[in-house]
Amino acid sequence: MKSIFTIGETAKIHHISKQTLIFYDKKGLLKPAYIDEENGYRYYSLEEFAALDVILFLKFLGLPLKKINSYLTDRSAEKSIAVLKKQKQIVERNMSKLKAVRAKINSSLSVYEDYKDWADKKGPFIKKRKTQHALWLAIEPPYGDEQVDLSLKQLVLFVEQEDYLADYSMGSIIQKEDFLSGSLKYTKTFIIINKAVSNENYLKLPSGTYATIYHRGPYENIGTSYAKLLDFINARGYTIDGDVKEYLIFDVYVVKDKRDFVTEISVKVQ
Amino acid sequence: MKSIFTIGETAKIHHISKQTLIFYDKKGLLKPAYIDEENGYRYYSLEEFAALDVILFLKFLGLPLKKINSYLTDRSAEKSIAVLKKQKQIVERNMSKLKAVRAKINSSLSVYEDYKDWADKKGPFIKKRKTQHALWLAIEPPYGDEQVDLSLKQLVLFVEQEDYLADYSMGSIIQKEDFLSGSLKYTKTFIIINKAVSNENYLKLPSGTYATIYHRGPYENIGTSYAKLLDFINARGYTIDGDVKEYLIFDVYVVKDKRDFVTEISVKVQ
DNA sequence: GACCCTCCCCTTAGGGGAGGGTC
DNA sequence: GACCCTCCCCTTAGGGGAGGGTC
Repeated sequence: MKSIFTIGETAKIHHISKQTLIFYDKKGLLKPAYIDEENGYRYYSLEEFAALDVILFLKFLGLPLKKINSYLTDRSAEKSIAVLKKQKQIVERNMSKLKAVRAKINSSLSVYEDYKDWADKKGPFIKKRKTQHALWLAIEPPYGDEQVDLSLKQLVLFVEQEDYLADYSMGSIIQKEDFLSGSLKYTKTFIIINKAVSNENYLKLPSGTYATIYHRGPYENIGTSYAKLLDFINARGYTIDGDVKEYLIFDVYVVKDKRDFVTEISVKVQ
Repeated sequence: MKSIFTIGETAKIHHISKQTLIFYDKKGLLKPAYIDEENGYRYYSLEEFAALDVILFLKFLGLPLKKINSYLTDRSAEKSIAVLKKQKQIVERNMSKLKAVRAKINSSLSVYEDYKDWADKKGPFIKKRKTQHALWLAIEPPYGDEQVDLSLKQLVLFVEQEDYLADYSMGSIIQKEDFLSGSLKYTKTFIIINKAVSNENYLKLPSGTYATIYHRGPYENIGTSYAKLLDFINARGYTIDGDVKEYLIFDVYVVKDKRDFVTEISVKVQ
């Protein structure tokens, strides 16, 4: 290894591009050891290599170039420690954010994976459910789509604010009596949250056996799936234990074509 | 909650700025439900809220707007799952990078913290050291600063390439005989690495008792610190066990003024 | 032939106004 | 008075050339 290097050599050794070095030169972050006055060629020596090491290390830590520059021009042991400690905090914060992102991805994926396990079921079937926590909101008459959307939006806003959003699992509720009488009256919406909370709108979805059907296609036809589910429950001699929940699995968030919508209808039975 | 919203209301509800909504409008990412033809005012409805939720969720996952746009215009269950899985990978990769950054920050900080514990020591003292792993490189005559810098640079490049850089702890070595005769001949450089490796230049720094002195100030005067260390060893009747290592604690990377340099000189004794 | 130079335009995701009209 | 509009300029850290000279 010699002790004077062209811009190309310097770039290669440090695994950066020539443009980067030109850019650092312009910004005053790293000037070459000397510039050939004839042709403007930049030449670097070991002294610049040391500075470049510092720059690349701090860049690796996530420091913006301006801060690197101010550190370089006025560095001290105290500053160095301060920079490291501050970047450590930033790293920790980014780590927590990434963990939250990962958690959301995983819970969204698990909703889809769960659906896949049952995707071949054309008709109603029995499904075991674990306990889930939810918040509910009453729907105003006339209990139409507009009202359902509005209250779902309010639920999402509320749980995002309170930071206990689980996985964007949500849906609407038809009361047992309405279900039995064949009426599709949505009186409540709900959203799954990640823990039990002390809120008057808290709703515990108990573990147990659920009669379930996946409705595939537009909402307009959902009545037929409700009818099939009721027939299934009656034929098997089950007793209904609670209101009927309708979960959005593949909704407007996920698929574009209404024919690809998937809605899960589920009610606890004994 | 009503069902038609101005840009300001929409922004507030979703914790974003008005500019962001104007920007999304321009980019075709999210058009308002309608625009007042008279004055150009933008109005949003629940449908746009749903789309905005998707946008903000995907943005939270780290997706660039272009990909969000292409997802929105052509979404499906498969695409949704594919996006989630891909973002999961990216998240995992970012997590590992952050872990590496954190590890480097911590080991750099620990070097400084360790120095702080002994910073009040003006003269030589005894220090216990744990086992450390290093790579060494021979220095060519005339064993000057230039040669030392060159070989340190080569060590850094090599260990960065092999990805077993520990904490940028490095320095140079004076052989026992030269130390005893008062000669400051640096025949090797070394760099601490994070594990033992099978390389002919691997050097194990054994745990044990080390006679140590911190030299503060420019390198030019380092001879006096070596002399003090030798006097200390002789006065206490220790036997020297191995070569002398000189560690850069606060060097040109950390402090600007040569008078603030700190170098640790350490040799194993019995 | 490989290397270096100086322009110059382009990218992401908006932020911050100025200047003027509107609920 | 608070809100909305359309420009228009600015930011980070370079990437990708074009056009021309150099080791």
